[in-house]
Amino acid sequence: MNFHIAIDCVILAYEAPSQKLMVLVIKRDKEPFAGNWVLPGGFVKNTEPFQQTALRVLEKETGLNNAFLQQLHAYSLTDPSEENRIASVAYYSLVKLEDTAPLNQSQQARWVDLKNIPQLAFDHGQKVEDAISRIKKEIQHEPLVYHLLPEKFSLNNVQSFYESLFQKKLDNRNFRKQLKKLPYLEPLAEYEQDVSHRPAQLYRFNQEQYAIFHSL
Amino acid sequence: MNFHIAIDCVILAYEAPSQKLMVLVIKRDKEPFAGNWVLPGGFVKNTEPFQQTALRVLEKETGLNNAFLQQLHAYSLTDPSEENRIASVAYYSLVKLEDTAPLNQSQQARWVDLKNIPQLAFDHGQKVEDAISRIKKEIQHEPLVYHLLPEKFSLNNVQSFYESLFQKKLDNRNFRKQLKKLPYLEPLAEYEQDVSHRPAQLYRFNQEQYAIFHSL
DNA sequence: CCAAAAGTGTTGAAACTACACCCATGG
DNA sequence: CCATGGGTGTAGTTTCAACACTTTTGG
Repeated sequence: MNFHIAIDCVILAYEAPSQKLMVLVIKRDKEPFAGNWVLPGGFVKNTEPFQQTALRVLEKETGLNNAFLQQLHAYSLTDPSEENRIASVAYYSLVKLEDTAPLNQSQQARWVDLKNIPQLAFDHGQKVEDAISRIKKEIQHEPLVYHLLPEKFSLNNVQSFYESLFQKKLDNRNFRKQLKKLPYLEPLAEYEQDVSHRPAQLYRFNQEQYAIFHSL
Repeated sequence: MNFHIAIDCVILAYEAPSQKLMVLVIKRDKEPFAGNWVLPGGFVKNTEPFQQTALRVLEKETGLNNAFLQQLHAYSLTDPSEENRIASVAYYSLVKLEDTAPLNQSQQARWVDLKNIPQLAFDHGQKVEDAISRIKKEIQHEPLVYHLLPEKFSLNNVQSFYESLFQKKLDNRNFRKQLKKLPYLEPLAEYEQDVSHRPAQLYRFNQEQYAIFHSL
């Protein structure tokens, strides 16, 4: 049995001011499902590894070539009636909104709020769900947040992100205490600007410190 | 680009008396790599879902049709020079040794100790490593041990398993205290037999209690 | 001086670590 | 009675949860 293998990407970003977690969708221009919203994707070409196909898709849609990207799952279904069946390997990517190129208008690409996703064609709705539930697990052990937050962020940005993801309120004092214990959160001598209240101190994720901390 | 998709299975079992974690390997009878040790596997047929191919492989090798089975990862490589390229989706399975059928001798199937695996062809060595590292992660949150232990087991069986997996000694009193807190470990009025020392009390994993506990 | 979000400490409860001896069985 | 592994409790330390007020800034 011969397959074509499509790579679908669940590309996620977080908009700190509005506290919205968003996924990138595009309007499909081919049949089947022309005119429907789908995840960005593409077919595996020649002998390229899956990850490379995913990187191509990611770069095409966001301009990024170094974002966090992980395999999610291989899906066999798609339409089992077709002669040359299409399997699909999904990836998920976490990107900083500030680093992305403007969206491709001809494709009608859009960031949509996770709480308000349009109907997606194929099994793409399932893939988004799977990606979120994977991230909820992984984030317990891996510092995934920092891929989504801007380079410089406040401790409350981190908290707000967790609150959006898990849809529950966290205790501000206890949350900060935990973050302050992390040796890889580097406090900067910089503060939020243009806010009409006390400006928050900014922090940065320190990759080197994390590597040391993590290897213990 | 057309692919054949092979499913490879990392089938793991634990032999409680010898405290060995083992993986099932078979001697390959086709070229390339005829005569080498490989993981059991097979090609995806017609329109069957990947999981079903994996179930077929698992049943063929062990006689089991209801063991724990999860997708591990999709691997693109294999030999990129081939015209019709072979991709592979690996699964891992955890089985109770007592439930498995005798091994297929014509295939020269063998349980080999993880600490002493022969050279495996293709990227199968990598797949075994990936499976183990996945299990080490998952077992922190999921009750995977109970798929590997016999139906009735002692608390020290559980401890020994963790010690083999993580290759480090654990404190017996503290470990037992933790297990005793789990509402889904059901103590039985039964004891080890034919041992020349104080026989250990046996326990059983209670699926219903776990479902309740887990949903909280 | 008002509004709005940032920032800060303490206390009681629970969980975790370290650690040494007696028990039940078979031979 | 010996050897072997099964089984138990306590004390000190650390982590976690709950909780309310003051600070800084812009308007």
